[in-house]
Amino acid sequence: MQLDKMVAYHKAMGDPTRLRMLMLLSKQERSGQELAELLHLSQPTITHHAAKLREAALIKERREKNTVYFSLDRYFIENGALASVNAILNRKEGDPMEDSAVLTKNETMRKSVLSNFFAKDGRLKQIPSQLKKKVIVLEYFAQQLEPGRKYEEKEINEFIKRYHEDYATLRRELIMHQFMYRENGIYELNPQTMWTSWQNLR
Amino acid sequence: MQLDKMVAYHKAMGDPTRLRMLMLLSKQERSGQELAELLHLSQPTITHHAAKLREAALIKERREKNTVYFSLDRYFIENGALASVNAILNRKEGDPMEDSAVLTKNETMRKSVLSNFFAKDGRLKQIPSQLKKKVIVLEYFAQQLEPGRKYEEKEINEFIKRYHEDYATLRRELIMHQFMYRENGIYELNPQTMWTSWQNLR
DNA sequence: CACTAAATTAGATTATTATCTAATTAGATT
DNA sequence: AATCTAATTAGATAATAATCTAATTTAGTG
Repeated sequence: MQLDKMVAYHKAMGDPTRLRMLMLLSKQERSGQELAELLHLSQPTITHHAAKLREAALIKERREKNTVYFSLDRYFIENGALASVNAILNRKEGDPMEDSAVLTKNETMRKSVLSNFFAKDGRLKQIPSQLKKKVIVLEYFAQQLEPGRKYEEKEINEFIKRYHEDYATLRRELIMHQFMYRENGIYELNPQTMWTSWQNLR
Repeated sequence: MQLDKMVAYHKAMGDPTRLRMLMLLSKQERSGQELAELLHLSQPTITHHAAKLREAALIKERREKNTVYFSLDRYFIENGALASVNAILNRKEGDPMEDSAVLTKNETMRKSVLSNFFAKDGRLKQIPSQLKKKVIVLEYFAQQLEPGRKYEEKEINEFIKRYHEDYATLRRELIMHQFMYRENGIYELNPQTMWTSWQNLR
């Protein structure tokens, strides 16, 4: 990671208001107004901080009518921290997937699948055909999504396209393996099954 | 971790000069003058930045004659990042040892030993008697020390006392298991054997 | 098209901070 | 005591950045 990216990451996090915003967003997505209210600040101030957080890629935004909803980009929050620590302690900078695994359950399998199927730039090289491996990849996607949030089909497609062009297949697989469920066009994470389906395969 | 500690941590890291200082220190300890020279800055500026880094506990200092040598506090650098990420993503804040394991080799054994033998406050509850476990603990200590740096016996004692009162035993064990070597009163990490001795026990 | 609700942009103010030079202190050595 | 070296403190300056109010823009709805 380059120095200025690291600086931007830590500057973004080095402010109490922005940290509070991130903590609020970790529970659920929020509109600008809600944040202003909860933090006792004006809307322009929220816009200001949101811009900093966006520059450091720590949040994502979606617009619904004229309301903008903010949510965390969990991957970049986690990865920024790890990449910085690695850069400073000059450890070998593993591929992104490898680094992102601050997972408490430490599955060799999981790590090797992720680092084999994802490229350095973070994209999925191919969809694994072996069931066990495919589920690991699907679970990885599910982890990037926000529990409790409702997604439009279009949003899901765009999310998946960040990783792989065949969004239709992957979207269907997410449903089939019960990482998500769909109700008249609206998608939502299925929190319970997220872990269990994977556990059963071990 | 409290909010203001998190802010201090990220503010300390959110400056290019300070990041450069940390990166320099990761290779070896440095005096204030050396840092000023290497970074093309005045000595007072270094003092200023050192103060910020010290407040966030990211560096340690030792005085020799009238020269002050700075070095990294690797533990707090790593732990600050992880504790912040955990606080934001509101994961369970595991005990410090558990958190500090951004290890690439993912040994269930290792993690469970560390989290069983270290208390929440980071201190060693007791010295494991079983060889395999003892070596894991010793390796953990060795990782906190700086490769290439020469330590006085007094310094080693003080370092160990942060974790456990019986510094004499632990210091002897570090030598016996070849994590460190001693040459007329001066202690130094033994970089080669650090990993290998542990590998052999698996 | 007029109106509304939310967000953003502009501009001003105030507080923080990075950096320097000059003065002082700390810790030896002669 | 006088001197030397490294570090710190004091004080000044210039750049950043947090926050506000007022004006503008965006995306609707009646």
